[in-house]
Formats: sequence, C-alpha cells, structure tokens
Amino acid sequence: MLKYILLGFLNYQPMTGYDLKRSIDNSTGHFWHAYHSQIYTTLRKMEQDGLVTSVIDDNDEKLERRIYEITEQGQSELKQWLGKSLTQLPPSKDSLLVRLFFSGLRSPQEVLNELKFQRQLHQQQLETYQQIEPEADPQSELEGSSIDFDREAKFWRMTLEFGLAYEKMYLNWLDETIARIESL
Amino acid sequence: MLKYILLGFLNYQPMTGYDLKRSIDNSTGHFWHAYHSQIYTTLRKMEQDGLVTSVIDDNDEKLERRIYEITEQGQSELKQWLGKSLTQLPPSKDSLLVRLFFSGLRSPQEVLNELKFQRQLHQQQLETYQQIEPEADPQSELEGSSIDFDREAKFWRMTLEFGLAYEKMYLNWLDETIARIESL
DNA sequence: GGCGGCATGTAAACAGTTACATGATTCC
DNA sequence: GGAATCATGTAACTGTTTACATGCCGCC
Repeated sequence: MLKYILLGFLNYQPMTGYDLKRSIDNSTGHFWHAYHSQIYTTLRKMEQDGLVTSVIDDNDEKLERRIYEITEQGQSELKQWLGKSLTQLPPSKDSLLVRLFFSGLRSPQEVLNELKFQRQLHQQQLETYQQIEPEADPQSELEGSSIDFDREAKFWRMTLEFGLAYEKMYLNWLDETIARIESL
Repeated sequence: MLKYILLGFLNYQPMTGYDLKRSIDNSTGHFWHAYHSQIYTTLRKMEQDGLVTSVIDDNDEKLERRIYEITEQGQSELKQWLGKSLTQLPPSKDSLLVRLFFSGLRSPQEVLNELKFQRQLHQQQLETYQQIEPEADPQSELEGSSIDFDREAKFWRMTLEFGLAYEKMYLNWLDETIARIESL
C-alpha cells in the first residue's frame, strides 16, 4: 500500500524521502500511517524495480538529500492499481474496541479512564481536521505542472470530510459509552 | 494483538483453534481480523511461552482437534495488558480513502463505480450488525463458569454499537461523496 | 556548548497475508 | 462419486514497527 501512496505523491512532483514523510503525515497518514524507516526502504526498493529514479540534490553538498522522481513505469503501475477497484470492505483494526470487548476483567473506573483519555485525543484530532479546512491546496505553488490541482483538491477534501465524520461519530459513541458505564 | 484476543476468548473457556477462528469471525474480527494460519501458529507460540496448554480431544480419534486452555500466566498477561491503557489514537488504515485521495488520475465514472460497490458492502455490513442485536450472549450456555457473562455482554454490546455507528457514518459519507462526484 | 528539529539511513523483530497441502465429514 | 464445508497445519513472503545510529543546522 505504501508503495502506491509514494507513487501518488511523486506523481505530483519529485520529492525527497523526508518531503514524502511530511506530505504523508499531513494528509494520507490520517488513514494510512507510515514510519520514515519504511518510507526510505520502500523508496530504495521501488528504485530497484524501476518505478522511480533518484538523484542527489546538488544545491546542498553537505546533506545527501536524495530526490526521487516517478518513472513512466511507476505512473503506469499507479494507474493500474487505481484501475482495479476494491471488491471487499477494507479490514478495520481498532485496538481500543478489542480492549473494550474484553473489559469485563477490568474495573469500570479503569475502563472509564481509558475512554475519557481517548475522548480527549479524538477531540484534538477533530480540531486538527477542522483547522485543515480553509487551506485545501498545499500544492498551489505548482503552476507549470500538468496536474489539475483543483480537481485533485476535491478528492482530498472528500477524505477530509471522512475524517471529520469519523471523529464526530467516534466522540458521540465515546460519550454514550462513557455515560453507560457511569450508570452501571 | 492477536495474542490478547486469543487469551481473551480462552479466558472464557477452553477452545480449539477452529472454535477461536469462528468466535473471532463473529465478534472481534469486525475490528481485528485474523486468518486461521495466524491463529494456529500464534497458539503454538503461546504454548511455548507458557500462556496456554493444549490437549488432543479424546472424543474424536480421527481428527486431531487440539483443545487450548489458558494458564495462570496467560491470565496474568491478559490482565497486565488490559491494565496499561492506550495513550494514543489507534492508527486507522483505510485503503479506500487512499484510493480516493489519488483519484484525480481516474475518470469520475470509475470512482463512482467503486464507491457504489463499497456502499453495497457497507449496507450489508450494517445489516449483519443489526441482526446480531437480539442475541447478545452467545456464551449463555456456560452456567457453571466463574465469568459473569451478563457483565461481559454489556461490553460486547458497546463494541456492536460502535459497529452500527461506524457503518451508518460510512454510508452517509458515501452517499454525500457519491452525490458530490455525480454533480461535478 | 547543549538542545531541538532536520534529514537519512540500517537492522532486527514482529505481525500479517497468500499459497500450498491434507484429510474428514456431510449433503446431493 | 463429487462438491462443499469442517478442520488443521506449514512455508514463503510481504509489510510494519522498534531500536539503533549518524550528522547537520539554527537558536539560546
């Protein structure tokens, strides 16, 4: 999966591993997290497979900043992946729900503490998403590009809407669940 | 993670790998999926680590059905895990959102087809959850057990409520997103 | 000079997925 | 007899996470 995320971003413009890490953290990372260690190793592998090429940045002679660029083969692989629609539900994994499922073994107070802490985190996450709203086009500086970033931004916005809906739903459910446990 | 799910179920009663597979598919699998291959190998590893013990079922001489039972060490490890509350948001991974994020490369019709198909799947999933509602206690036959299954069932119900809220949110978002793309 | 953030990487461990394999039982 | 489902497992691979490691730059 990470492979396609990297191809997706490199299809916008050439970037270093670190640039990719930041791009992911600010956008797709909200629904597909990646560690820098995985990004660097995956980029190396993709270069071996001919999906990207890399050059060392000349501007900066001290730091070995490697700039990656997507190849035609990379573009074609990205398009091919997008062409094959999902035919199943993406499996969801939520360790909090696993913990809650087996919470008969814990004291109600312990469960409440955990849920209330999660509530804070989800509240923060919601606020993070709400602050992304105004600026929907972080790539707007790319004037000469062949990419229509207005069109791209519509899809980015849709994933943001998902994040907002998800956090609101999560907060609602946490509030109801907390209330239910408190009344036990 | 799977380790703790297996411990959680074995804490209710001794079971075979296949029993565990079915229990997971019907409950925690909705928020933490596991393949049978992983279940069997993890059980073997847990036995080596002293978290469970196993015996071959005598009733069935043809089939080598191995019945696993949780040990005291296993119980203590399960409780210890539950004791350490999550301090971060569980990372979510949703490949549909990744695909949508980069859907500027696709035709609107392709995107719509994928979203509409996902809509069907989520509708089915919602109905699945709605049918679980009436029977909240699949373990009710265990009369002599030391586990208070009424108390357990309250937590199971909470995770089910999450599933219902999640699917409703997802369907809503899909409907809005589909409408937005159709009006482009 | 020390601290924090920038920037890049490797190694080892762990988790999860896919494919292969086998044999029993049940139903048609 | 054949197909589907029950039931158990191994092997190879891929993906993900944690830990280790290094050095630069700017700020106080």
